Order: sequence, then C-alpha cells, then structure tokens
Amino acid sequence: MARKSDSAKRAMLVEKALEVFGDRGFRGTTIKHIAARAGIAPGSVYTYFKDKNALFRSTLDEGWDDFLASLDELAASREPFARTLERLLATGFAELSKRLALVRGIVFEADRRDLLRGKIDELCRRIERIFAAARRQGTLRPVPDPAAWRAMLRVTVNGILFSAAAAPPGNVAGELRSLKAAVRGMVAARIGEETGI
Amino acid sequence: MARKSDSAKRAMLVEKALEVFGDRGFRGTTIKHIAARAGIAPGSVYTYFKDKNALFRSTLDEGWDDFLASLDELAASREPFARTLERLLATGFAELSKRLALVRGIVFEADRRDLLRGKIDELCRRIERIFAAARRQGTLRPVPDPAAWRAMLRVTVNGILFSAAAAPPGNVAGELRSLKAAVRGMVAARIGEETGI
Amino acid sequence: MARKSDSAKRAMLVEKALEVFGDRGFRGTTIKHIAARAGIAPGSVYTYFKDKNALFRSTLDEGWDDFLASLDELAASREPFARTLERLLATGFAELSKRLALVRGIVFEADRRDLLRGKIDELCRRIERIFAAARRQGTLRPVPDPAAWRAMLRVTVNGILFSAAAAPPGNVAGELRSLKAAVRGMVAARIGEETGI
Amino acid sequence: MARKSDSAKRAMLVEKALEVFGDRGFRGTTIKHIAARAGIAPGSVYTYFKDKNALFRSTLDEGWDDFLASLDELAASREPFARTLERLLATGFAELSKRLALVRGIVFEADRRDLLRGKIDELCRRIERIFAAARRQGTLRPVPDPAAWRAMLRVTVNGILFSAAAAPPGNVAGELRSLKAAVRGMVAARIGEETGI
DNA sequence: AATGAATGAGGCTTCATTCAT
DNA sequence: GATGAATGAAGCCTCATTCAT
Repeated sequence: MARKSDSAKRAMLVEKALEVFGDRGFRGTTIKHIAARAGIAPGSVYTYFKDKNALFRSTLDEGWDDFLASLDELAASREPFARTLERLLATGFAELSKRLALVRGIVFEADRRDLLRGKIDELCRRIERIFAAARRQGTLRPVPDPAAWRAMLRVTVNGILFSAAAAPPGNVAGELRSLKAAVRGMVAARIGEETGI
Repeated sequence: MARKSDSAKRAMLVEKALEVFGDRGFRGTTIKHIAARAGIAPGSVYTYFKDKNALFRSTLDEGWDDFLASLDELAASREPFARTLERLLATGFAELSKRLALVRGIVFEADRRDLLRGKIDELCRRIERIFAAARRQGTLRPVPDPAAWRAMLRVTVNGILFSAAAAPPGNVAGELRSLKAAVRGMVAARIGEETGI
Repeated sequence: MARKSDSAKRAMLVEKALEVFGDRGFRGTTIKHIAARAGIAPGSVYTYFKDKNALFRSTLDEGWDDFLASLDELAASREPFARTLERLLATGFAELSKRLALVRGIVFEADRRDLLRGKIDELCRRIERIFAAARRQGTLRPVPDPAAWRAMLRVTVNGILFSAAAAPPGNVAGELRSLKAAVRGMVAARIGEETGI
Repeated sequence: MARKSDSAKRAMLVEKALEVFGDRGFRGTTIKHIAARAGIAPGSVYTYFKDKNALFRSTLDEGWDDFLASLDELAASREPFARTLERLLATGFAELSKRLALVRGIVFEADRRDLLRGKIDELCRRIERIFAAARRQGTLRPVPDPAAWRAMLRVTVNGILFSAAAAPPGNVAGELRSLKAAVRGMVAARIGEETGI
C-alpha cells in the first residue's frame, strides 16, 4: 500500500472540517480552508470525500451520532430522577462543550433546515426516552399532555443549542456555565412538580 | 433630500431583500435574486446600498427595530400580569409570523454571531422591561435571582426563535401555533408562582 | 440599456468559439481560449451561454443550419442534372471552405457520436432531396436500389467531410481543390450512367 | 531485457488503453479509467509509459501497424483482381470490426490532425500497393490519372473509416455490413471499367 | 437614476503525475 | 516493480461590483 493506511487521516479531516464549518458555516467554508487546517493539499480532500457536501454530511452525521450515543447510557438506571437529571445535564453540557463546533455546524445552515430539524428531532427523541424510562420505572410522574410536554422539550433543547452556538468565542465556558444553571433552574421547578417532591 | 419615490423604493428593496435572505441565507442570496424579486436591475441595488453587506445589515436592523417597537407598547399598562402576558404572546407570535424571514435571516448566519447575539440581547432587554414594569407596578412579584431569571429568559427566547426559524415551509402556521401553546404552558407555571395567584 | 445591444456580440462569440472548437476540439478548448480569441473576459461568455456545452451546441447548430440552408436552393431547378451537380459541388465546397472550423467541430468529437451522426444525416438528407427532385423532373434516372445508393452517398459525404477536416492547416485550399476534383471524378462516372448519357 | 511477464503486461495495457481511448477519446480518458480496465494501479501505468501521450501514441501506432500488416498479404497474389478485391474487402472490414476502438481513437482527435493524416496516408499507401501490384501483374488495367485515382481512394477510405467510427454502439455490426455493401457497390462499377470486364 | 453587460477574483472539482511505502 | 494517496495546476462556473449608455 502507499504511504500511511489512513483511516486516521479521514478522521482527522472530519475533525478539522468540523471546526471550520462550525466557525464559518457551510457556504463560508472553502475546501482550501479545511485543507489548510488539516495540513493537506486541497485536492487531497477528495481522496476521502466525494465533494464538499459529502464532507459536510459526514462531519455532522458522525459527530451527532457520537453525541446522541453519549446520552443513551443515561436511560437505564433506577436512581431517583433528580440524579438522572443531574447526570443528563452534566453529560449534555460536557458534550455540548466538546462539540460546540458541531452544534454550530448543525444550527447555522439556512439552506438545510431539514437536516437541522432531523438532527434536533433525533436528539429530542433520545431525551424523551430518558424521561420515558424514568416514568416507566416510577421515578418520575407521568405528564398529563405528552404532546405539550414534547413541544416544551423542543423549545428548551432548541434554546440551549442555539444559545450555546451563539456564545461569544472568548467566553464559551462562562456562557455554558450560566446556560446550564439556567436550564437546571427551568427544569427543576417543573420536575419538582412532576416528581411530586 | 431624496425624493419620496426613492425612499419608497429603498423600503421596498429592504422588504424584498428580507424575504430572500430569510429563504436562502446571506451567502445563498445573490444580488440578482434580490433585484429580480424587487423588479429592478441588479446594478440599481447599489444606488441604495453600498454593498451586499450594507443591504443585509439594513434589512435586519430595520426589520428588527420594527419588531422591537411592537413590543414596547406592552410595557406601560397596569392590567393584571396574566393579561399582559397574553398580549405579549399574542403580539410576539403575530410578529414572529409576519417576520419569519427576518428571524431566519438573524438566526442562520454562522459568520455573524455577534450580530445575532446583539439582536437577541436587544429583544430580551425589551421583554425584561415589560416584566420589570409589571414588577414595579406590583402586578408581578419580584424574582429572587435576576441573573438566573434573565438566563432562563434568554434560553426560552432563543428556543422560540430558533424553533420558528427552523419550521418547515409547508407548515409554518401549525408550528407557530404549537410553539405558542408550548410557550404559554412553560411560562404559565412559573408566572403562576411568581404572581402568587 | 447598458452598453451595446449586442446580439452582434453573441454572433461574434459563436464565430470565434467555432474557430477554437474547430482547432482544438471540445475538450481541448477552454473558455479562456474562446474569451481571449473574442477579446472579452472569461466570465462574459456566460452572459450569452449557459455553459460550455450550450455554447458548443449553438455553435454547431447555427453554423450547420446555415450550411444546410445553402444547399436547399439547389433542389428546385429544371436544368440538366450535370449542371445541378456542378452547382452542388461549387456551393458545397465553397461552404466547406468557409466553414471548415465547423466541420472540424462536428467531425472530431468522440464523446458526441450521436450529435455527429445526426448532423451528417441531416446533410445527407438534403443532398438526397436534390437528387430526388432531379429524378422527379426527369433530369436524372431513378436508381435501382435506393438504400444502397443512400449508403454510398453517406460514405462519400463522410469521406469528404473527414478529408476536409483533416486537411493540413497550411494547404487547406489545395486540399479542397484536389478533393473537389476527386469527388467530381467519382460522381461523374456514376452520374454518367444514371443520366444515361 | 524486460522479463516476459512485463512485456505481456505492457501489451495488455496497450490493449485495454485502446478500448478506453476508443470509447472516450483521448481527453475523455483518464489514467484511472485505463488502470481500472487493466486491473492495475494508476501509478503502475508509468512503469510502462512515460506519460499519457506516450501511451496513446503507442496504442495507436502498434494497433495501426498490425492493421496495416494484415493488408500486406494481399499484395502478392496473381489471382483475378475481382478476387483480390473481395479479399481486400473481407480482410479490411474484418479488421475494421476488430479494431473499431483503434479507428475511433485515430479518427476523433481534433488536436492531432497530423497523426491522423499520417496514419491514413499509410493505409492508403498500402492499398495503393495492392492495386499497383495487380496492375504490374496485368490483372488490373492502369489508370489514366494516378493522382486523381489516389484522391478518390483517399475520400473513400476516409469515408469508410469515419462512417465506421461514428457507428452507433448498439448496431456496429449492422452498420459495418451495410457499409461494406455500399463500398462493394461503389468500387465494383469503377473496377468493372478498369478491369475491362 | 436606472440599466444590465462586463469583469475577474475566487470557489469547487478533476486528474496527470509523483513518490513513500 | 507495484501501489495508491498526495499534490497542485488548471478548468468550469458564479457573482459582487463597476460603469458605459
């Protein structure tokens, strides 16, 4: 074989691409930008991806899948729901911090609203699943109007993602911290009711 | 002074530009698109705006100012806060519906996060003012932690705007309705507490 | 209106494009080549043609149509066929000389054999029509096997076109002259028989 | 000397390259296409050929030489010319069928008119030689104007090659058959005269 | 002021060729 | 010798902007 075996290079490329897409959006990003960031020649990008679109898609899909997977571990436990919630917040915001570029990539794409909605729907479904598990296990009370509940969830999730995506580069950590506090506050009250505590 | 017809044409141009920017984003929109929508020649755009950026900025600034202005009338009244809130929702969502393109223009621009944050901060400040007025007038209880309250407000506002911006073109009205219901639900509980009713 | 009215410029562009396509073939020709030959900027080509393909098609179609039209005047006369034939040769070779680039454009395109066959079929049909008219008017005898006759016509037409297209740039005129003489010789014998003289 | 396996691989490469060049023309063919067809890596092509041009040249030269060689056997016999002619047609069209890709490669290359003319001149010379031999042996009458005769030959040969090269992929065999019939018809008459039969 | 053709920089992508393995 | 990833020049095309009319 020639040179390195290089699925590592593909991964590296995805990672770098994600950074640039996150910074500049799809249209604002050029193949040259990405290649420069990855330290390769522009043409080499096409060794790994059919075109700019495929690279973008792979970038989002793969990152988002990892993101979602990180949430699934939370669904199984039997602990009091307040603990599950705390872990959800911890994991969610840790991931958010790690994948901020990804979230920006997802969030800021006027052209691709479907992609965007799809991704966020996936995320909401995962979170719902965590709550549903807790309800099945009796650690959380059922809600009277599931559709309304789901709508609220979506507004909140969108609010978090969008707020995070828009955070000023200089103070991302601070923003995320205050965001997390706010969300904890928002949810705490409602969950308080729902758990009947 | 420019003749009346000129300023009318400028306004028309802003309006049409807003539609296109809302549909396709900044980079996805060409001067030709806008000119065609406005029924003028591409070159004529430059009679009214220095360049594409200036047009975009004017478009957002002016539309957003109108949006904000529509909220200010709500700050002055002495009615029970539940009523003010209802009017806020009514006005807010009516405007959202009317200015969806604007919101999309604001929301989907990775390059311009500052612009975006600025606009949304303005909006949050207006809404805060409405609440503050109600608190001064005693129709709403004070909050214990204003910073946390402000953070929650921002998450919610972002959530609404982003959800609205991402609504599928075919069913915007439906989405906005369910969004409004969700928000009413979210706020109702907290306000219920806060108003002490 | 802006600048010149410019359907003249389109025609000029077609003409220059034809030269370059004729010299270098479709793939060997770049938009830059054509633009340089026409004295305009590369981007300006796209004012008149959607893309390189459209330019190529227009180039061939329009030139070929003119070519064919020049032959149609020959079909109507009642003179002895030897005279018609002479005029056909005169016109045909004059046009061939004038449109050599076009013929090269038609002839040398591996990718586009259909286009090529189509064009040449059109041409053969025109020539057949001239012969058919002469047969109807009794200035030429009928042929026993029209299909075979048509096949021969096609071989001859292809032979002429291809020979002309392949002529060395330095001595096109000489080649065409000797080609014409050869064709006259080839046809004379057969026509001699067919006319019964 | 290169090992046997090497020269076999080179030959195989030439053969496959010919197919692809014949299908897609010089510019339309990529080294990758050829390598894939030959079942080797793109880089390996450069072990056998300096560059794409050299491969193309070798491809045509070698194939064409074989083609020409197949005609030379016809020049020596003492049979009546009608028989020689029949064998010429048989061999010629059999070879044409076998080497259609080659002929297409030769025919459709606007850039390389010299190459093309050279090849076809070689071919015409071989055919002339066959006729000349027959004339020397008295099985065919001399022609009064050899230059004119040569010109006719060239038109006919070009016509055949070009018609064959342009044949629709779906019906090559049929086209060649009808082409052969046409040529037989064309030549028969003249030869009839020339042989005095 | 309005027009829209013209411009040319810049983006995406292809592909002949090289060269580390 | 073989491989195929890497390279980067070069091609097509878009589009913000200019400017002659």
